[in-house]
Amino acid sequence: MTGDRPTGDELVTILAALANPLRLRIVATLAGGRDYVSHLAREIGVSRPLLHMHLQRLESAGLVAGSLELSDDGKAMKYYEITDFDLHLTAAALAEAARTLTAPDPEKGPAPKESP
Amino acid sequence: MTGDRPTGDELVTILAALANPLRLRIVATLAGGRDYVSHLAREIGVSRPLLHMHLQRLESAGLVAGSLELSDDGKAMKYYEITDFDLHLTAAALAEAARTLTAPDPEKGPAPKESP
DNA sequence: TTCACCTGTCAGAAACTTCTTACACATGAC
DNA sequence: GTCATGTGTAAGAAGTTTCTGACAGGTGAA
Repeated sequence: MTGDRPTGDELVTILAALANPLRLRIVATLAGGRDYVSHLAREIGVSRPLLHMHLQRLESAGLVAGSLELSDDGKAMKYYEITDFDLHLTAAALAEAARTLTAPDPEKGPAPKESP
Repeated sequence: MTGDRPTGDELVTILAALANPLRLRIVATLAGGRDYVSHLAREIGVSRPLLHMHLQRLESAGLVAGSLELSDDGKAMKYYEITDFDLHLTAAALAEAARTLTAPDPEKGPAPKESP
């Protein structure tokens, strides 16, 4: 996990997921231990639907993982915890990742130069 | 540069700057050597005003640096190059950065401001 | 039943990002 | 002068992100 690099597209998704103050705080809070949605929402001071949205974004980037569990008194609780990611960002690493980007232009390939 | 960590707010700016396929390609291209705006625009296949906007975003995040120079034939050329950044993203590092986020909530929390 | 918890989703407003097109200016060469 | 090169900026459309408020369901306990 710690060693394999994401593709360019995955990297963009990951960086976009982290590029938000609230999501950074969610990650920071979960770094202190797993928690369930409603409690986490109170902890951070955010509405539950909003937190739900942000957790989805973090989860689809692979930065947190959720699991639905039953508490002792029978309630369904969705616990989230961080996955142990480890990204190293340097110009060289980004250049490497950029080579696997899909979506530069409609048509990519062997440099179609201008032909008027 | 390589050793000092950005504040939470700076980190968000940096991550947001990198969380875009086109900007990732700009960084990747500049990693191969410095270049001036018009040439870089042709290289990547993007309009110059668009590239200008993205370069501003990268520059204000501190990821690239631009300098206006005079070419041999007297034209003003704006050259951009990569600053050698080195970011290490782990849950612990993000938690650390999140402590210096300004803008936790509208109501609570002292928002330390920068000097004007 | 009613209450206090938990889960999820949807619609719409507001704000931001991205991109194009058009304009402004400069220089040197023809 | 005109042309080709370079610079920068501004207006507006189109799309995405962020957030609130309201809705749906579930459980166990009083």
